[in-house]
Amino acid sequence: MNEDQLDLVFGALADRTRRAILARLAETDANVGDLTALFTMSQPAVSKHLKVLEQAGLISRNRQGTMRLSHLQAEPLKDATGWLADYRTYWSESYDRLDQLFESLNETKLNETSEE
Amino acid sequence: MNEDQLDLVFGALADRTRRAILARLAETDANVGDLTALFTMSQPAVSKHLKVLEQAGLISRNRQGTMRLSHLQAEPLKDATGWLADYRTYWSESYDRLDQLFESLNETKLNETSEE
DNA sequence: GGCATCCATAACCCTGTGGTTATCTATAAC
DNA sequence: GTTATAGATAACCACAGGGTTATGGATGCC
Repeated sequence: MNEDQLDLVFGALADRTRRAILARLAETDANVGDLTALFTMSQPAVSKHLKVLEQAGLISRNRQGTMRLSHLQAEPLKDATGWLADYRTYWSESYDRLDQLFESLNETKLNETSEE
Repeated sequence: MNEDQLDLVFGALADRTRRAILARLAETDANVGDLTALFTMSQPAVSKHLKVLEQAGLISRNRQGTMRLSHLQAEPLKDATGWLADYRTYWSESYDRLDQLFESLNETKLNETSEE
């Protein structure tokens, strides 16, 4: 992942509305009306956020009749995590066990995947 | 970590100059002059970036004589990683082995820590 | 075709951001 | 106290970002 992509992804994540949209799309795909109903802002505002997310590669969109469904594309989040993980050795100052976070993450993941 | 903090941290990371500053500080602490020398921009511009990083909790600063040393504070990166990790199940579409990334990360980490 | 619905786009406003130059403050050295 | 150096602050500029309202375009239905 290059610097331009990191700019776009971190920039997209730097807004709580867009993070909330991603959280919603983690449940199911949604159209613009669904997403607008989650917030107190106008539909064009939500459309703008969706454009930012799309340009960051965090969602894809396809027409479904008169609607456009947004679908979560989480791969850039993986890449961003990879970038952040380069600094994990510097978290160590406050952790005896560096693996603590990743271990707990993997445990949670196993639980989740076993539900699928 | 609350939404305000995530705004600040992801916002701070959304600029390649600031990411480069963090990468530099991962090596050693540095003063403003050191950091300014890395870029083609002016010293006040770098000072602004440092203020953004400081407000995000990503660096701390303390006087050392006439200089002010910046020091990497990586804990917010850990929290941001934790947030991103909530989406790791959605990376699975393109990976047979979900653990792949985290395993490779942990292996690298072990190598690094063994060098300390 | 005509109409309704879903959404995008345009135009605008205000504020924030990333940069500049100029200047001020703080510390150290003499 | 004077001077030099490190860095912060102020004032400014251009433009991006997040919001609005108004309007236009695409699709489905009658």
